[in-house]
Amino acid sequence: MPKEMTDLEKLRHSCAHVLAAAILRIWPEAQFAAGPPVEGGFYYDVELKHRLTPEDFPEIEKEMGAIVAANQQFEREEISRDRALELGQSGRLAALGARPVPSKFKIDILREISEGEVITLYRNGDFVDLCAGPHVASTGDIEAFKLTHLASAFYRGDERNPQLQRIYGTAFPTKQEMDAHFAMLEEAKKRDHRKLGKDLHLFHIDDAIGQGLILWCPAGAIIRQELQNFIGAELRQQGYQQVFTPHIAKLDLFRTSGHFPYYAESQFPPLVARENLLLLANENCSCAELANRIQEGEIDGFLLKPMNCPMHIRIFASQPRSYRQLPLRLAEFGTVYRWEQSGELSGMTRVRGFTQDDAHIFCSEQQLDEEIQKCLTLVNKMLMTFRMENYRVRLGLRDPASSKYVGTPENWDHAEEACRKAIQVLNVSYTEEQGEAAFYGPKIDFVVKDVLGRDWQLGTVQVDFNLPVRFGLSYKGADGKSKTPIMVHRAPMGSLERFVGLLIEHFAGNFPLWLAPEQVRVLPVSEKFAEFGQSIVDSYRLSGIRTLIDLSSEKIGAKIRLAQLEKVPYMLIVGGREQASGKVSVRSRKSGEEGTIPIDDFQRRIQFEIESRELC
RNA sequence: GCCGGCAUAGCACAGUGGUAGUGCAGCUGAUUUGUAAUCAGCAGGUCGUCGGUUCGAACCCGACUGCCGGCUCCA
Repeated sequence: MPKEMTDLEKLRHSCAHVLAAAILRIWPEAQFAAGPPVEGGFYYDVELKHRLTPEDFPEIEKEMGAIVAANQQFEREEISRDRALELGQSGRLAALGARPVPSKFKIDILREISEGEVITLYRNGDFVDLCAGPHVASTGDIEAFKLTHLASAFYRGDERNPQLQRIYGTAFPTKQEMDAHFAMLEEAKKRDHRKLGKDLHLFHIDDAIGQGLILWCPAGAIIRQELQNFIGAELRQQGYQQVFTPHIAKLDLFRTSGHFPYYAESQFPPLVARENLLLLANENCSCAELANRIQEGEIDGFLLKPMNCPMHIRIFASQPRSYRQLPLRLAEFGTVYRWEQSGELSGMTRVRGFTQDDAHIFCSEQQLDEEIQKCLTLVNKMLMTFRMENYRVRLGLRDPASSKYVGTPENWDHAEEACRKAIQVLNVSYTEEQGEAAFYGPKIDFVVKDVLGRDWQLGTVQVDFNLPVRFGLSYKGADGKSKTPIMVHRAPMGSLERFVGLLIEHFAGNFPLWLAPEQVRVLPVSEKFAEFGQSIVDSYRLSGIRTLIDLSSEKIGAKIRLAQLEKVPYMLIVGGREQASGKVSVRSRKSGEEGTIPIDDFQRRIQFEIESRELC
């Protein structure tokens, strides 16, 4: 179906055709699948015996350059389905001419085009492709292009299908724009949280610990602690109650919740008691048999928790509940463990153990709308505090075709409607996406982009009519009857690991004062003023300002440079003049020299800046 | 998990078959400094791991581990 394309997308999509034509000049047997524009460029999926490597790029680019130089017109032609099929059979689609082997992927794509839709070919030079278009007028319009990287992709994104080679490239109307694009990418790489996390010693991932398991170094731990304090204070104001729960629980708990049966493969393997293992070993029980017996519940064990909700549910169930106690809001920075596929792990943004700023709200049906609303407002406020404005809101609905969900269709309808209503009240634009729900209910996700343009889900609010039923939760209503509560699962930041990862990139490591691991560094111009400098450090530390002093024998310029590179928000230069006047010479990370200020005045100023969580 | 690439000192990198190098960081000494790099010296590596080819391997081959880019997945 012809979609609306921007001019840039048209250009890039056209460049994908040029790429395909160039590849065919070198490898005429190449079979092409799809070649769309994407954010930042385009790709084309190709099946080819030759294993492409970046070393092939210059040769391919040379052919592409020849096609661009030839200034071939893009010609559109409407054809019948039969005619298209005929061309496909003779290998003529996505090809420079007839070939002995049919254009199999193109024929398959042709089958997917519904009756009544117009089928079009696009032709440039000898190259003919089945394509909805649109395209630029001619190949000569592509002034600047470059192949960027290789990847692999399953045909139609299904791992049962053949794996194709995906060649990525980009194109621009002018060379200058392309240069700017690559310069921007270089800048983005400098903000990458994996690089900054290492440079600034925020976190560490250690082979001896395990993939996807984060060690928070002291500097990173400060940032995390400040975030927890921030969220914690908000929650106290809003009537949440703090709880703590263990990292593991009996398998049966997660059988009841549905986590273990439905998502066994995305959890760390269960822990089985030693005596049970010995018993089974004596029976010569195979691993497969063991797994089976665990699955069937014949052997009990423990599971690292993949979610906190069952724990909070058991706290709810630990005493008789009355409607007077609702809404009951239980909050915890709860650490959960999930067995993510190794190829998916990435820095702090995709990990196997992470801590959610989690809470579960147990409420009545009448309270539901308001509770969702409050959660959304909280997420919103949190994002605004960091001025993370570049987010989108996604309403994740169930996929009617899938069986991975628990609960009745009526409950699902009810929950989905409640979410939709709440977002509409919030008055933000959102998209509804089928198949994005949690297994127990629909969710409203706040999705932000990282520096490289990849989407990450942060905050989430989820409505759940199902787990309370599975756990048989109840409370006594005002009418004396027993009722089932509704649950709201919510995490404004999502996971602290992912959130901090994105925060590092958002601020490029230049954290606002309240988050900065080191807030102030005192730089004596010589060791004669070490004692004076230390007295400032002592005084600032007493008021909780994170302050260090640089007592190295470097010259002041070198000390400044180091502090600047370490992204310390404020440098206080002290020498004879300051000592005599009881002042400090302030230099800020952001704007350089700020002049001299009495020691106590500056202290008050930064205390205010910290308390108000001012952004830099 | 799948496809491809990569792996040399804490970090950034050089080293295409003949006993491993540069810069920064580190340590020691000298210097005591006024707003983004003071000088000198020292130390630091089983070249990711294991196996193979070779008289000889950082370098060639294989397996494994980890990382990077994608794909699939993401309760």
